[in-house]
Amino acid sequence: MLDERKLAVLRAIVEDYVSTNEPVGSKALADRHNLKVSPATVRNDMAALEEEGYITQPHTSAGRVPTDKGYRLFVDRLSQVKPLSGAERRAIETFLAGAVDLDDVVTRTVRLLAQLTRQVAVVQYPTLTRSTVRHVELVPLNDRRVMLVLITNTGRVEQRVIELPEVVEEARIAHLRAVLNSCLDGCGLASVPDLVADLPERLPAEDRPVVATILSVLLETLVERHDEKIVFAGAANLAGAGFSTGLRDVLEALEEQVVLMRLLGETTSDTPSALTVRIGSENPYLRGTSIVATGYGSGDNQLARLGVLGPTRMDYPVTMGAVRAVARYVSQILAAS
Amino acid sequence: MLDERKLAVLRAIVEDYVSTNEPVGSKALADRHNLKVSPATVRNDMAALEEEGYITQPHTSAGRVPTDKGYRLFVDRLSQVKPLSGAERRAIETFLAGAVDLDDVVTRTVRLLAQLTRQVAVVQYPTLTRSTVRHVELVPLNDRRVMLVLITNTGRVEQRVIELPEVVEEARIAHLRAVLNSCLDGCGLASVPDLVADLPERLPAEDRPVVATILSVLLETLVERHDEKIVFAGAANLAGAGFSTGLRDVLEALEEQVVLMRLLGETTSDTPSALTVRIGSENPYLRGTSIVATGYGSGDNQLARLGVLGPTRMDYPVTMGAVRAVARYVSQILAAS
DNA sequence: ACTTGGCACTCGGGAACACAGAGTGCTAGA
DNA sequence: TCTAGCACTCTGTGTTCCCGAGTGCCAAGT
Repeated sequence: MLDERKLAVLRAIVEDYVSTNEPVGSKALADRHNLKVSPATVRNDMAALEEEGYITQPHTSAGRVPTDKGYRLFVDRLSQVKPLSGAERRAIETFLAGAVDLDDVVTRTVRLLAQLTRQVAVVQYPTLTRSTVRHVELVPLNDRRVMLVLITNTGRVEQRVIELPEVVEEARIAHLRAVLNSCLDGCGLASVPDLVADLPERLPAEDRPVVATILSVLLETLVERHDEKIVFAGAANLAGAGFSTGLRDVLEALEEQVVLMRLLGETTSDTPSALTVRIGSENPYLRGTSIVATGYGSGDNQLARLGVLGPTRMDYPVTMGAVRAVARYVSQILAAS
Repeated sequence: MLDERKLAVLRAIVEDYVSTNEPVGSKALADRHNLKVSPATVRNDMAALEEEGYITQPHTSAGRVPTDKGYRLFVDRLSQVKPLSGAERRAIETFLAGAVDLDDVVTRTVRLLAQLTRQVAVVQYPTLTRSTVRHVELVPLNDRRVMLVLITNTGRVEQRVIELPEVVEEARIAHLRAVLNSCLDGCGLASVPDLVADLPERLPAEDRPVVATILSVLLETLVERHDEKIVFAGAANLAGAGFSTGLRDVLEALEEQVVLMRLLGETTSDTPSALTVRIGSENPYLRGTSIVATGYGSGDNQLARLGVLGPTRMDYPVTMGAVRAVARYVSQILAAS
């Protein structure tokens, strides 16, 4: 059914269409790529490919355009990820190495990826779930308020202002801080709720209301930030690349954390570090949009996901190469810090 | 020169054009607004207004469209800020009141403003310059690294990981923290460099390399974050509202902190809390774009600026009302916390 | 059994054209 | 100073026409 040559034709169609943005006809195909056959033969193959649903024609008597199914086959079997050039790799490395903190790493990563792929880049902040507590800090602001600062081993810092139910002098705060730290230091965030469950009971009765308040805020912080922030960059690239219709939808999705999360997420969870490519209608919510994403994080400790979003008609090999490379470098940077 | 009625005509032109997005002709004008004169008279006035450069016609024999100068006159003399409805005010209040920390306040503010105005909202993070140090924290991560956390009275938290030049045990860190705090607590950020200038000399010689490292990072943090982060929301609104050309430029500007800063900033510094309206070509970098901005912050302690960006053809009274209202509420929230 | 050349057919898109309608400027009269 | 009327000038739209790219199919060739 799917001849070797038919596959070659499909590949050629995808490549040509991606680079020219115009439906590609049999003649141009036979010319440009040196398939050593005549246009008529190509036409026959195209008819077969269309029959199978891999390509389609916008209107009778125009060239062919790949369908989502066609792109899928192309990505799965007809292309291979294109590695970056040495210069690009060095540029990535030095650019990411300059980051001063986690925020900076994420910001630089997303911009880098946007620039590299000339598409919209999306990066999810490292999730807290697998992090561990490195330090808990209680900073007295005045006698009724303290600031809770939670520092994790991934360099993430969460802070919250807490209104206390009663006046508490600094010494008690300091004591509570020591208790909390001895209790939580080095523990996984997931285990925090269990660890602090019986804490009030182990303290003098007069401390309990204060501790309860603090703990409730602490737990709240953990849950609320559970599904993490996502940032994007390169929205300007949407304007250029053939997105005229539906641009509004895409922009809306980008600003809607929840939607973005679903687009990026839903990994085939067995191999989170593999490249995920979601093409056109395979995506929830957004049509005409493809997403190339992957997990990042050190080794088997996957922290979060990053990727790019662009028109279905994108250069998959290059995009996949860029996403994979950036994910590797940022994983490396994070592992080192 | 500028008759009372001519001004009324200009006002009517602006209002009609804003609401219909079509060049407005003499007949429609005389009909819709009850200027009690004939179209012919209106035409004469229009000719005069065009002569003065307040309006222009896209091509011969089309209606008139306000020029930047026309909008300027409209904003300065012909319109008054339209206050929000009670329902809107209540919605703002409850929405902003739900914020849990500074980040959250800023995020909510920018979204709120975008939704309210149906344009792109831009909010600058409260600047550090006028803040004071509330607390400095040094958290040992391991024996060669500490995390520096700087907490300001505006609720902002800055953190940095510091690589120490030598192994330092926790007690020394704790001591340094105490020294730093006694030195800086409550001081304005601007005065920090002076205050710590002679600190190394006042400490035992063996501490000096470590202190120097920490201080250099501290100072670096202050300068680097000096001109602050800016966030935006509502980019999707650009797609809808007549921005077809130049959309790419606008999106690029939005992602370029520096440009955005210049667009938002450059206050007539004597009255930072006043509404600033920058129309079309009055803006640097961006044509066809207007910006309505204002400072926010409690009382005379202006913290930063916020505003919206939209097509020159925008509903200035409503937009100005929304910006002013949001600035007031967010100032209030920040003052309370 | 494929491949190839030839041929008739189909459409989309651009050029040419006419036309209605909205809007203007101008002039003469109230 | 305002108003009414009139001739003029555009743009935008609808129509028609035609070119050309591209197709599908058929018959001949290998």
